[in-house]
Amino acid sequence: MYCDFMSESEISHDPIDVREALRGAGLQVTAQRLAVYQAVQATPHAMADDILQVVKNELGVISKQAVYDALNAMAEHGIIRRIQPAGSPARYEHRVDNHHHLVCRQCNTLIDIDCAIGEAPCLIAEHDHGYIIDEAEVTYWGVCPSCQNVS
Amino acid sequence: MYCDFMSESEISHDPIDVREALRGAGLQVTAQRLAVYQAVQATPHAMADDILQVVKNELGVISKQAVYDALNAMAEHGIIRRIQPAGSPARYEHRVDNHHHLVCRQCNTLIDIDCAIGEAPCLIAEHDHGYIIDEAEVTYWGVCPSCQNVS
DNA sequence: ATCCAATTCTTTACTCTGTCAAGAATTGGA
DNA sequence: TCCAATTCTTGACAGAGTAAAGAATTGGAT
Repeated sequence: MYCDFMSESEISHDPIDVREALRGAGLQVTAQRLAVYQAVQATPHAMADDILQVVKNELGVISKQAVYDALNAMAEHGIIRRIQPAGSPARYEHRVDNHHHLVCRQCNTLIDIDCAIGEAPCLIAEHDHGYIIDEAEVTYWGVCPSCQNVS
Repeated sequence: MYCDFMSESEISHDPIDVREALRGAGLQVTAQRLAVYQAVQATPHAMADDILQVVKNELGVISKQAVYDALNAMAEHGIIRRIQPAGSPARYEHRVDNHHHLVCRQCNTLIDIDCAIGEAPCLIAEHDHGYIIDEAEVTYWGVCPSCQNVS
């Protein structure tokens, strides 16, 4: 989905070696984490509960807490990315390059928008107020094609 | 839609006539709503529960639901604005012009960042994928001065 | 190959935001 | 002044996520 495994420009969202990434982050490699990662990869922008269901199908059993732990640990170490548009529970994605999101105000559908700049932060604030800014998160809000037809 | 009744030179955070704004939106003017608006104005980026406390001090009693109703109604009609940075409950602000936010990853402090463009959407996505985009929400993430000293 | 400490997973209970629903009270136009 | 529509109060509830403690697993050291 989203042609993530096709290397059009070879820059970013190719599948990564999760085991290696986990070890590199000082995290243990467990069946649960691998399954959670695969679920995130296979289900773009899924939320924790979706992941839980997918992984249950895969592993048979896994606890809610294990899913949250895995998601949090991997997100914290940049192996996956957590996004959370206003009004939505947290969603997860395996693309960790700097890109943005476009959300439909009506049906909440969310799609990726590539970033023209690429590297974070891709925008510079006029006045940083002394903050050390490392990311400019951009969320575009609008109405998706199918919701335009409905209304 | 955003502050259309204000002249160019005062496109900003001057106090507005809430009664008038409420009536203009077809909403009734009630003591609860006025108090909620004043609390939002007096407590920048406060969350619903903070507002509840502030208004309780003001009015003596008000229900949680009345606060939520007032916040939602006013946000829906552009009298106040709801923001919700990832990981935080909803916050409210009386500035309804197009501006952005800078959040400290450590202490979650949130400050306003003026938008150089001013009018929404201030950024254009390269590919709109058929969406009708009306807003580009920008959230800068970083570390605030005092957290820089602590670490 | 075995062992052990550290990490991770399971289970259960719980917190925190926010919503739902029904009846009482208020608002504002006729 | 009166009345219908809107809004507020009260209390129960739902969803997302966290806390804590003990069991199981991982992976490096022997």
